[in-house]
Amino acid sequence: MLDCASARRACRMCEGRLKNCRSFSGALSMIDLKLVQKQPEVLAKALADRHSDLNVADFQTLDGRRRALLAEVEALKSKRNAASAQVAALKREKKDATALLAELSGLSERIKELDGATAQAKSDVEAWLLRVPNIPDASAPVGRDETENVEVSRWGRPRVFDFPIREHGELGVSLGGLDFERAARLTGSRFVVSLGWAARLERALVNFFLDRHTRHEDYVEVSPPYMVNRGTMTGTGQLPKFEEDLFKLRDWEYYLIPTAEVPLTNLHAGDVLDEADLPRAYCAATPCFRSEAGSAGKDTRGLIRMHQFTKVEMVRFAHPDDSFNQLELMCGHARQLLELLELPYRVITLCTGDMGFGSAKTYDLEVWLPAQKTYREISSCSNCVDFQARRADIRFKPRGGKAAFVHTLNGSGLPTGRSMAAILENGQQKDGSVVLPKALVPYMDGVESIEPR
RNA sequence: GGAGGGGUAGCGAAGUGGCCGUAACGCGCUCGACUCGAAAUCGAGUUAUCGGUUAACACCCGGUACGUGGGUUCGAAUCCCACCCCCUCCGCCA
Repeated sequence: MLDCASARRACRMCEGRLKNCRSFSGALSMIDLKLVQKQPEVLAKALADRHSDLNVADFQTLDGRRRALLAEVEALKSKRNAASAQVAALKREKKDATALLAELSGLSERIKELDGATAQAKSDVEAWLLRVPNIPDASAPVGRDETENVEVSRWGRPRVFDFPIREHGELGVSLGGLDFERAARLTGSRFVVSLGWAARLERALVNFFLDRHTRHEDYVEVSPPYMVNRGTMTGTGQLPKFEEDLFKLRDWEYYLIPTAEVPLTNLHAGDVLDEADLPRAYCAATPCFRSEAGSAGKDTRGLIRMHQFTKVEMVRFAHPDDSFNQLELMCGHARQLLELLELPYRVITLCTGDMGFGSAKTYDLEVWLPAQKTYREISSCSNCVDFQARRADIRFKPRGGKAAFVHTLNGSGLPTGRSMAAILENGQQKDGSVVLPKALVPYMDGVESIEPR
């Protein structure tokens, strides 16, 4: 079912270098090179809107140098090719070619030098381009940070409690399901051990989410590798810029996935899909590993910010003309899960300053956490348009037309930890028990509530 | 870990130093013929990318690409070295 271009796939395995085989063959495919060259103001605006510190003038310097070197070396190569053809002609006619050969003697050496300089110049341009974030879609609100995100809608009404409410971590511990202390002993901070009902609830959530995606929607369930190579991480945009956010194996160029988006989107790296195959949808439940560099002191209690958590992820490959429809569709899939779990939430559109690196437009779903008296992110649904498709070389071929980049989308649907947090806090009762959402009861062998010990 | 085979256009596949990369041949796709229409058949066409040029991803000129990197050579898909991936067999471990 997943027919892949093995040749291109193999190329991507030459890890660890920006100068990989695709770039060496001439393709500079991150942000659209032509766009940057011909409409630098578009990129400049995008960078400004994102508050990026990259400067388009730096690109122009690097690219100018690359082009100048290229022109020089190509002229020499042209000369060499013409002369070589003459040599061939002379030899065929059994004539003497030594004079010509002598003339060419130094040429290849000079070309080799220039080739080296050109390759360096190209990889400089590439390194710059690889750090350029995606250009926000026009419908993404311009803004500085999370305070300028735009609320789209709300669903459900936060419950009014007539007793002192507890936060989910404390509830989970006191009900005997969560053990942060043992996890800290086993590993360290930002890990948790789930026991009994909590472990069961996590499995129930995974199964419930996957069942919805595969039985009611069009997602194909996948069980991907949890560690991937450098090329794969680069394809979805985690590398080269966000290395510090990732866990990396010590003796291998392998990284633990921070989200199943990485293996799922790269499932089609190097492929040319049939236009009729679009849209294509995959989902997977995987652990996600994040170093949470730079978030010291944030969300130190509870399940909100872990080094390891389980998440069901949705990924869609879409036709460029259809991708924003697909974003609405996929976002709807995530919303429906929250509605079935009877959890109040709101939808916000992220502003340009708060969007992820690869996204052109992102909706966040924020679930109501009564103990924090606030909405907290539980799902993020993004349309990356052709950004990842360029980096990972994922194309489709229209009937009779030229291959073009697909659009990729990804969305959480949903993480188990934050879901459990919301279920515990929203479902808590005065007697210390927690009433589970009806939709989960069949997945919990009929258990309707978690009772205090 | 050992031995062998393989990686060439959207797919399959031929091609062992220049006349073979707009890459034989087949499939697919596009257009046309035939047909009331379709199938079948027949005919024609169909690589990507970079630079220059340009209003232009139109033409034209040039460069590059046969898994990746390097070497030999005036010239490499072809010869040499290293590495990656796939397949088969053996060993080892489940």
